[in-house]
Amino acid sequence: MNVTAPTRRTRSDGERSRRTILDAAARLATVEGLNGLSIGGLADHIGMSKSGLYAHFKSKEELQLATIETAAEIFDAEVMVPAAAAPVGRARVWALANEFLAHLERGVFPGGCFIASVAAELDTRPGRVRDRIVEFIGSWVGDLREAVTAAQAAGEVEGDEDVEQLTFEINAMLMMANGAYVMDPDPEVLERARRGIAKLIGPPPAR
Amino acid sequence: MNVTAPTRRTRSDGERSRRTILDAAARLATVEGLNGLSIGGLADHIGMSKSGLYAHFKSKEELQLATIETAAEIFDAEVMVPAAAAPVGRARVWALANEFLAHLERGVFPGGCFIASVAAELDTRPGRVRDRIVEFIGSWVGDLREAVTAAQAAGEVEGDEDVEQLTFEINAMLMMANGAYVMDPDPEVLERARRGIAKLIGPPPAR
DNA sequence: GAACTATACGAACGGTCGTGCTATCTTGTC
DNA sequence: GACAAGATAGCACGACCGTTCGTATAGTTC
Repeated sequence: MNVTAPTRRTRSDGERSRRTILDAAARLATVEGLNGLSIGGLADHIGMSKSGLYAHFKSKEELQLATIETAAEIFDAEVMVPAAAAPVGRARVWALANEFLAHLERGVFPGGCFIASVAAELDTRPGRVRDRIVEFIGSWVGDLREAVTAAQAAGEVEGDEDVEQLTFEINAMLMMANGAYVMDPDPEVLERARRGIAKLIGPPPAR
Repeated sequence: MNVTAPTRRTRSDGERSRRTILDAAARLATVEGLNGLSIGGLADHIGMSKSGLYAHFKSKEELQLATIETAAEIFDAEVMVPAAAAPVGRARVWALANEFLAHLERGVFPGGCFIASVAAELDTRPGRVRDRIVEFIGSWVGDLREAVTAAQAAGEVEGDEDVEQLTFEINAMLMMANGAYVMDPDPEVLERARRGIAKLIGPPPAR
């Protein structure tokens, strides 16, 4: 018996459609929310039939989970990858903060930070979607904390300050900037966040 | 012509129902969101018929606006009024922060801070509802800024620090605490916010 | 008690939601 | 070029949405 039938799993156009769908979904979700995002509305938005779109997913929950995954990839490419170019230490922490603020200003997601938009909506509804979001947030905070720890170990940040506390405070500045910037897209609030972070870990290293 | 006709405007039981509806709506909205909150669901929740409930409002938008108004009253009674008991100065700033954190811990709204819950959802959809929310936020930030200004004028807070910046940072701590506490109701995050604020304006005055 | 009216209800409306089923078109493999 | 399978569209479904309507109940004023 042949163990693996020479099955053709996907077709290139299907893969392309799936990407188009999820790319739009990730961006739309920051405006409509993950629940508010409707299959029909999303289909209209990308010029596709509702059933044709739906055929790519087993259920709406699957679509939501896939959307989160896509948003995570976008966030990774737009924020984490560029920030990884900075040398470990205080520069890396600043790179994370600045890349985050820059992706807000660039309007990568029309409703601001994807995590923040979706977290506020799902924080109280248990389920797989919420679990994935919590994990996503944990990963972001974890990366930020790791950068802070390294900066402290390198002696570039006050050594007696609790890392967890410092991470909390830096993240607070970034999240506050996100909320305020979505409400009123004034670059001044991004600058406020930078000033706040400078008070916490010192000014960004000159490059 | 008689200027004021002796019209009977409302009945006491109607007013009571309206209050019951809006009280439940304000609390439910922090979980379901203002859009996610459905007339039928709200009616079920308080054991009333959908049409009976709806008769109190001209449209869903009216219900949403009235809900915001009620939430503002609750917030005022639970946070602003108690905080107003503290003497003007740094003590007042700390009272605002602590009363805010305490109302989170008390679970006044099941989904955390009403402003934060609803703002994240409506920040991108223009309309009367959004306008009212923005106004609500402005009022909160204004009160906080006023308290900071007074504290600075009294010489109880560093005088060379920009008030707007300081308000931004304090508010960031409180909002971050809200988001984190809703995700994971661990009082530790409230303490983190307090520590963060202490770094900004100094420790709370002993009482 | 009569007249009036605020309040509440049940039923129904047009619309949209998520979700299946089925047919047609398109693509990749032989 | 045939053939199988993936991709898309059309259609229909039950449930729920906000909203309206007619009507029964009950509080207020005379």
